[in-house]
Amino acid sequence: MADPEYAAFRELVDLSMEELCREQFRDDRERARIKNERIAVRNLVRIFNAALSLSNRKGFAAMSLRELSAEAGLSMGALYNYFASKDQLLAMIQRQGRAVVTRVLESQVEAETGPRPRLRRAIQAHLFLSEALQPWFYFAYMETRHLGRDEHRQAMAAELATETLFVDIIRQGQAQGVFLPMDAELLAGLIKAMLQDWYLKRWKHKRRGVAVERYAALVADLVEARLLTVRPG
Amino acid sequence: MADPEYAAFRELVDLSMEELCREQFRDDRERARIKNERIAVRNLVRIFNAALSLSNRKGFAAMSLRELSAEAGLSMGALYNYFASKDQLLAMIQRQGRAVVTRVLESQVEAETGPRPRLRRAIQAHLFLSEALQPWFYFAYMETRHLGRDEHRQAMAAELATETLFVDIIRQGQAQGVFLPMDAELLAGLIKAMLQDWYLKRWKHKRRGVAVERYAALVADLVEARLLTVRPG
DNA sequence: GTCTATATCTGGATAGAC
DNA sequence: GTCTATCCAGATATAGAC
Repeated sequence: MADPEYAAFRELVDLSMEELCREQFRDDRERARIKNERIAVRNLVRIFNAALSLSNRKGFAAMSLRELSAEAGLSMGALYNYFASKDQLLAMIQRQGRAVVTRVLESQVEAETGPRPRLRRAIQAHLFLSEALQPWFYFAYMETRHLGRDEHRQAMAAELATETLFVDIIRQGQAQGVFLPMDAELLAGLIKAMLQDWYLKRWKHKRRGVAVERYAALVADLVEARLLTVRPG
Repeated sequence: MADPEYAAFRELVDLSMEELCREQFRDDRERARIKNERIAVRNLVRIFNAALSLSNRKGFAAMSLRELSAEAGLSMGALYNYFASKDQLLAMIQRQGRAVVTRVLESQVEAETGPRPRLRRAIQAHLFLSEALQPWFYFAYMETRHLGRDEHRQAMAAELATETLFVDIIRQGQAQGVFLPMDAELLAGLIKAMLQDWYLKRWKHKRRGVAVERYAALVADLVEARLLTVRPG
């Protein structure tokens, strides 16, 4: 369990879009205009999937609600039972994904104790998660700037929270004398950048035939080389 | 000259938008509807700057040509003397920037010989360049997917070309026994990811008060730790 | 070279039948 | 709950005066 494969991870946490949409439905059941959960969830799944697919091809702004209605298999009128405006749809998707990501990441890190396994686990969990929810991660990254002021703030806060997770692990390791001293905040930033590249530049990694497990090991090794300065071999 | 400051670099290569626009004008002087260079360049500068500024706030798709005309200080009609369609404007900006970036990067790397200084110089040059042309780099990254098929191909090719620059340096160092063996392509990819973060997540670095020189040193140190496994201090 | 005015279309959003 | 039909604001692009 110290180094779970991606397949195992994917079963561990239920990451289906359906689960994500069911949460969305339950979160504001009162305000929702559709009362039947089965129907509401089924349609939310269609809408979210269609929105992610179209947006990731052409951008959220360029996606028309007519296209969305066609891809989701619902009429324009029906769509508006699930969100009040295009902007609200954007915010809904962002918020719901963030909740899932935060929850899973934190639980994964807690599963380890020592600084070294914790760091590796955090890196791996982030990559596995972004692999399982790739369309959402890409969407969240590219469309953050189109959020309203408040939602935008929350997105930045979430990004910083993720980094803090890494910062804490690094500082813990430094306090214990396991890791060498260096600016933990900056290193965490670099780690985040490498993790983001995994879902932002998918075509490149696919083209090179790099699997997610290998990428995880690569990043972890690079970071450990700096923090431990082990000699290879 | 081994480790030039950003200020020096900025003087070294002329990176003004004006220079970039003058090239644009000369490149298709025949087809251009405006014949007077002074006027054409002045207006191209206004248009490009306005387009970058607006696009980077709200996205190219969400930027209307009315806004562009207001920000650039030209009427809608006048705009269409400088490009044939909104899509073409997008392609123009992308292409012109790419040309400048490629040229500068390659000349910078050639200025050094040994693998270690070369690697450091390449990292630094990329960061300095993206600092000097920050709006363009951000724009190029975020809007690549909105390009037509051919232009999109060229953008990906340019990205790979930049990485090849790093790959070659790493392989050179490995061949000389200066760098430890490892997959050069993958490491180059990680380097690129860290370099991109500099202009993609500007708010974060600003907030932390990290200057470009410091960031360059940080990335270079991390990479060297892996390739050299030097002991600090 | 630049402007104003306008043709033409497509977008988000809603009303009301079923 | 879902659909069709429609409103109208705002988009790109162009024509023609100056």
